[in-house]
Amino acid sequence: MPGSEKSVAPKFRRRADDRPDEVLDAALELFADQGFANTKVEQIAKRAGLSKGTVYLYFPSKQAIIEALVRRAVTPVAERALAHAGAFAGDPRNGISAALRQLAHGLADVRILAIPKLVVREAALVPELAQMYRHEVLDRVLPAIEMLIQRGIDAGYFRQVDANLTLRSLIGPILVHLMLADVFDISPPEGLSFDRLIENHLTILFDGLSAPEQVGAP
Amino acid sequence: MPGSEKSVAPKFRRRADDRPDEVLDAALELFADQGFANTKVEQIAKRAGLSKGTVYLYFPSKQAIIEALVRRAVTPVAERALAHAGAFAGDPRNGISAALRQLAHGLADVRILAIPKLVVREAALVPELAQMYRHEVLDRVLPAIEMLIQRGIDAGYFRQVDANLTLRSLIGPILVHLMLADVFDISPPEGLSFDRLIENHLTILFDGLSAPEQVGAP
DNA sequence: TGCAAATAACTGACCGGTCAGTTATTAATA
DNA sequence: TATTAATAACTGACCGGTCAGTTATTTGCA
Repeated sequence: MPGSEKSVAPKFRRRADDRPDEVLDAALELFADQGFANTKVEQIAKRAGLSKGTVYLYFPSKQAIIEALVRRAVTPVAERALAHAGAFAGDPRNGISAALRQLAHGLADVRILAIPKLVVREAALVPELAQMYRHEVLDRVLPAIEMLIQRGIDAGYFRQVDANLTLRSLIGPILVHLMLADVFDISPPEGLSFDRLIENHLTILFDGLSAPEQVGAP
Repeated sequence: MPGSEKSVAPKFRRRADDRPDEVLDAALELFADQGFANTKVEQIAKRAGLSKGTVYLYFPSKQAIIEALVRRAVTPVAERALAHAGAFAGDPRNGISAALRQLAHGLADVRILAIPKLVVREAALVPELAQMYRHEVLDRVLPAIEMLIQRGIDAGYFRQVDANLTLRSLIGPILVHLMLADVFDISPPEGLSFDRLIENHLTILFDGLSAPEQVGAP
């Protein structure tokens, strides 16, 4: 019989400091697979175990929810990424490999990937999202990687390429890999493995696609 | 005085075989910068010089518009792309370079780029879009490029890489380049030039990032 | 301790605006 | 005049946001 135990489920959870987070968690899942416009506030409320009105106790508007969502996810990213990037001395290939692997590893986590996906999808409608993501994530992470490349060039490890453009050659494949799989359901025959992608990519990146001199080219 | 000329602007344009196309043109522009959900049918109508009701003479629903839109844009792509890709014999580097340049050139055109952007944004909501785009474009273009790579490997021009994964290394940078510029307004200091990106990328792709043996590495 | 009074957390019915889709009517053409 | 193209007015569902009221929890006081 339900209710026969004592203190089964507290109806109210007082001093709800963590209510906002619960709302954001619920909203993230819904936004992620329905988009912002198609998610009703009442859905968010229900999934968070609340009523619609209560949501408005914590957030002034629906848009405020998505903004808070991104802000929460995005702020801690910066520190972590930067800390790692700076740590590598010597051959910058190691640093770049590590950075790439870490990036791929992070984005393999659905909960993390959901945020940039959301930002990209809703950027045109809510420019604040793109701005925030750029400021908090991209403007910190990208220059860090670019500096790694530049350092490699200056130290004579790399050829004289444009570091900023090379950055794109570096991270691009991860993006396509994700987009093909996620949006179009296209994976490599052997399955979607980031590790294999990264290793293959690093091979090409550092040593090129062309065969070493001896083999077969005329 | 407006209206003083004779037959200035015909109020009605009868027997409009090209009306559907005009509606699609209008819808594309609006969808592209407001998204599907935020575009009202009446906006589309107004931009096409029509009234809302007339739109429903040609399309049964709003969703039918976006589907027709993508279908129209997507169908002719296949032939063109395939024709070019098959044409290259000899060193497959030429074929790949050409394919990449052509791809980049095409996507530099805003009218063309608008379609995949739209598809990606609305894919979750209207899976038919993603399906159609995949079937008509990706499933034809990607294998063609992959075959180019595989041919290069078999003929001994390229090292023994995974062609399917390498495909991603190949086209990835174009995607990031576009996304950074378009969504986040991040361009290289010297300006968004696809040509420079492609040349830089091809350098790395074929010959690698690492410096040739002599220069500086210990 | 027991018992109000006070307040914090929460609810759900409701309002107003919006918008996809429909229909009654008018204009053009043959 | 008959037919078709086009319109403008209309409808009804839907949804973000509000608010008067309810329920749980805490506080003050005896």
